[in-house]
Amino acid sequence: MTIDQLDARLIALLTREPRLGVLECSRRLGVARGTVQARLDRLSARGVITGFGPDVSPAALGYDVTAFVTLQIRQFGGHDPVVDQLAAIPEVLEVHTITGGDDMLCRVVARSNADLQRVIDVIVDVRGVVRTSSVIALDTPVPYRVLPLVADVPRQVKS
Amino acid sequence: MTIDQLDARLIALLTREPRLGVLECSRRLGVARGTVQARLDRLSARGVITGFGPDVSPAALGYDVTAFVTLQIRQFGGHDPVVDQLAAIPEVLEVHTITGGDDMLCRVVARSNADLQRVIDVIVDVRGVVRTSSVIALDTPVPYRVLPLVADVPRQVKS
DNA sequence: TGAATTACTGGACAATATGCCTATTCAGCC
DNA sequence: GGCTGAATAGGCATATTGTCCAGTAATTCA
Repeated sequence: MTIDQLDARLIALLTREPRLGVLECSRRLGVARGTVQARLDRLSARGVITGFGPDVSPAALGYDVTAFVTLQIRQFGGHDPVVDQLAAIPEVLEVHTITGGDDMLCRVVARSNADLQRVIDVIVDVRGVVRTSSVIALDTPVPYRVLPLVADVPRQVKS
Repeated sequence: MTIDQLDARLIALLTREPRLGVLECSRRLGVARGTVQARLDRLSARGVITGFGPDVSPAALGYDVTAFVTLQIRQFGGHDPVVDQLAAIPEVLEVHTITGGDDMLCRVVARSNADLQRVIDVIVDVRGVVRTSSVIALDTPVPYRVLPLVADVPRQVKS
């Protein structure tokens, strides 16, 4: 899976100004409209672009506290039942299974530190969870981004 | 900051089918077009919706390995210079400063385990970084999502 | 209670974008 | 040389956008 410079420029453009239409993109990039259309279709079909969902800020909704919670789970019973229960908690935004001493890593949000305690209590109550450990994200100097990765394409191209 | 049911339904709709236009949204939601337009403007203005960027999958680009790297940094010198250097690494997708024994948590991606070693080496070379510790995300049973949080709005509404 | 403010509706308009099509050119490749 | 995939430039009917407006609830406030 590799993308070329035009793909990269298209993604970068749409990242900067996401509500642009196909026609406007083609003008900005200096290519034909059909090309942009074809590129977008191809990128979506290949799974490079998975969607154009609205990016919602939990903070703007009052969820000011972000934390990472690692879990140890009971050895028997497997991961799945635990995952299902975690997935049912709205404040759990993301769950990974991980290497190392712990078994899972969750990103959670809460309305305050006190609220975080409540959320953690809910997680601890999940059947199969043996132990949890949390760190609070005080600040996020680099918010999630993929652009540099995309912009890095030149390296993958022969030219 | 609170949103009402219509906002929540609108966000949910756009999350499911992101390329819908304003007109189509208004039809689906059974409200006037102007209402949808006004709601979207308001949600954007309030920062609840921060954008409609294309969601790019690092995995589809060949970055199959995701890891979380925690850093301890030198006490003097501050966080900023370290953050700047980390931000310059494309494979570093996210950086948080955190509570606990470590100082920062980074999400990084790489093309393989061997490539991850390379990326970690780059991070270790960052001036100010004293020590790192990594865990690899083996699987992501719950990918990042905000929808449940948004759908939870009923709780915030008097009705 | 009455007045003011705000949000939603339903409609209009010109300007623009979309989806879909075709013919042609250009590049790399067996 | 002949093939294929990709890009271009253009055309066309339809749908959508941005931007107005007037009328109508619903809320807030004095």
